[in-house]
Amino acid sequence: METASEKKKLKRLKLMDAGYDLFITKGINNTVIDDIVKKAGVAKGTFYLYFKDKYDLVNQITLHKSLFVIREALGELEERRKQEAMDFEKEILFFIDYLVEFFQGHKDMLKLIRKNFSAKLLCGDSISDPDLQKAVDAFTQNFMNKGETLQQAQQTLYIIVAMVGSVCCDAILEEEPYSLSQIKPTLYFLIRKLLC
Amino acid sequence: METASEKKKLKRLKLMDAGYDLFITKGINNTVIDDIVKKAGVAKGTFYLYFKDKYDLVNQITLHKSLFVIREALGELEERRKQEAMDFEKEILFFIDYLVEFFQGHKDMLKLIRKNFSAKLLCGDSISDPDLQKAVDAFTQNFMNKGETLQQAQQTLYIIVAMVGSVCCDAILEEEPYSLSQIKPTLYFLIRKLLC
Amino acid sequence: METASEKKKLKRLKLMDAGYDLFITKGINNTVIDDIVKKAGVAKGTFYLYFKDKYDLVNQITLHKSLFVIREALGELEERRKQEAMDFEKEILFFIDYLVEFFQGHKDMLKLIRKNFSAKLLCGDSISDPDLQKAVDAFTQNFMNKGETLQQAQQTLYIIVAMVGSVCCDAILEEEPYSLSQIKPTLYFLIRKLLC
Amino acid sequence: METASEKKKLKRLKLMDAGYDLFITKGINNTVIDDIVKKAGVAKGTFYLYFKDKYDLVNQITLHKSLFVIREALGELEERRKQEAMDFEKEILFFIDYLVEFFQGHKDMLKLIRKNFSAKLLCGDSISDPDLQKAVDAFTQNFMNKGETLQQAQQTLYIIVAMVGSVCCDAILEEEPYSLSQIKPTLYFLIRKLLC
DNA sequence: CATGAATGAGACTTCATTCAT
DNA sequence: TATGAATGAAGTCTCATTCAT
Repeated sequence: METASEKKKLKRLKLMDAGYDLFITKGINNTVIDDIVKKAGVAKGTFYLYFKDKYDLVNQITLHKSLFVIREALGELEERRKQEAMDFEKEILFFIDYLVEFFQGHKDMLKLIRKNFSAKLLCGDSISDPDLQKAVDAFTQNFMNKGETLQQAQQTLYIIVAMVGSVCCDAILEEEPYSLSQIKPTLYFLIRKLLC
Repeated sequence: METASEKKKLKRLKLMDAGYDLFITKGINNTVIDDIVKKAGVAKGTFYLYFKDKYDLVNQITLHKSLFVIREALGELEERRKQEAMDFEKEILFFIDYLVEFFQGHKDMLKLIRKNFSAKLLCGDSISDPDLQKAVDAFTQNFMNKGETLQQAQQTLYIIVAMVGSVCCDAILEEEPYSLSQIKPTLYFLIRKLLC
Repeated sequence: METASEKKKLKRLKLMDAGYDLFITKGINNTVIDDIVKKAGVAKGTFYLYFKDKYDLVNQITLHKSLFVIREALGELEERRKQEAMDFEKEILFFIDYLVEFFQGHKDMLKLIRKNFSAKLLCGDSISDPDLQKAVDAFTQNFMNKGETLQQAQQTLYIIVAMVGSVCCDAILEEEPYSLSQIKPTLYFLIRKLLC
Repeated sequence: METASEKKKLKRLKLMDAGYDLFITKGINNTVIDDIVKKAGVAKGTFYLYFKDKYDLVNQITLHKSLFVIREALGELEERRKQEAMDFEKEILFFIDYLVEFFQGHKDMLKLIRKNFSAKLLCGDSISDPDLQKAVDAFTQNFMNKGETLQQAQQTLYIIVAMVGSVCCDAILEEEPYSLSQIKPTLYFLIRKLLC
């Protein structure tokens, strides 16, 4: 029957939602399984039917939320493209800036997923989401048009994303050594240099 | 004969050494205070005479080891300079490469200090070590010679270090998405671009 | 078969019994949670399922035992009333004497509950036990028959009980400044004075 | 030499003062030896040169403060006697009321010494202070004038003090079951009854 | 007498995980 | 599948007391 399967999915989601709320509110280490099942309204044992342990839940939440944000950014980029012609540099910077600004407004979320939101999401041939894959391919193609090999192109994209991620986590979460507004001009200037 | 003050310092060091060994062997979370004091050969209460808690010890170890490594790299650079003339680009790449190769050979140490070995160690005006400060000033001066302001120069240095740190942690600790040998050429190529 | 709810109550009681035995044998401060759970035959965590901490257990035991003793005294009074006619003074003194003699024979118990077995158990309008309430009301009524207001009557009863409690704790537990047999005549003489 | 002996007494006093302040501020259980020696400005080991342990200190402080308060009350009584003729009942009630009001204004002190400020201070033949002994003798004599034996007189005094102590500790420290102002009239009324 | 670093037993509590129902 | 009572190992930290200096 369909209902049973749907109920299961619902419980899974309730646990993920409860976990997400608690993790960003109290931190991962300060959240215990009891908190999660209480908030989700299920019994303690039920948790272990759906997740191996707390860190399994963390990983699944992280993956879920990361994909959500990236898809949002790509969606916005698509919208913008319809309104004005954008060259490659403009597109990359728009995409990056969208992510950066998003996390600036969602620090709690950034704190949670930073450990797992690695640039790897955008790399390799193992990207799970087709839309995402298409977007990455488009970016990569642009690098290749400049004479890079496929691998060089992929690596360049990865390095840029890693750089932005590292610098912006510092800036947003700790405002050290520079706040986001302080570092942005130099950061974007350097990205442009890399895109030449 | 040892003075009382020397004995105290010795105990401190013994605890830090014991902690370091255990942290890199078993991981921070799997190391308990009992392990540390047993290995250091002191009583449990003694630990709390010197450190607030386990994480205080972690932080002090991290700082200690980070400074040690950076000082090593600077020392090697100094040696090299005596042997051959080096321009700015060469010096920066030598310094970076020394750190990268060092951590490649000391993965456990990298795992431990990565969280705290931030690029910040090299930034700002609050650098604690005079030798380190001098070296950073020299690097910064080179960027300023290219027409950047002091702040731009400092930020550029910070961003490069952050980029290298992020990429190399992935490469060394997880070999994902690229191993160190795979990513190095592209990484160094991009650094050179940024130094132009 | 036992129901789950009955099993829970049983565990609670086992913990209270174990705690009571240990507290009167070794004292509260010298009894540790480990002792209690070991004696009760449950796991340590189980203790915290039923009680907030050691002092929560102490309080619950105290209340439980106090009510038990008072109910005993009232029961005996009831029995006695059937055998002979008793005026108010006689009843009060019988009730008091029962408690005093009981505790003389149960010094350990007195030591445990003295801190919490306050005269308050017999006062105010918040008495939890209906039988107890009825008995108190009867006593109070007698004072009111002598022309006191309700509050005066309640306060007089409270003061007598407080006086007896204080003097007898000294006498029974420390035999200082007077032993129970030494002080009793004067104490009861003074009570009679107060009842006039 | 005199100085050495005086220095010792000074240290003793500093420790007692520090202990008293901390005990009434933080409570006995929450005060550790470290707090005391730090506040007194001596080394930890020194504490054990003067006191067996924390509870030894508590007892000595309690005795010291109790005597101080009682002497104050007797002094005030003496003053009052000079101004107006007082009969026995008036004197007893004045003395009691002075103590009660004093503790009402020094709840912290009451909390500390209640456990040890027993009526015993005023009883027996072991009173250490000569002034106190004289005053107690005078009170006792009055009871004997009414036909009581020496022991009855002493016991009556003891019982009254115990009663007042018990009731007023409840009233002042917990305001339960009655506040001081609520219970005072009935309490003093009953004392007068006992003095008849 | 005075010091204070060192001791280490032991206290309390937490919480991931299991398993009988 | 779902439950939640029970588990008990593991963990951190405290603090009275000692003793070499």
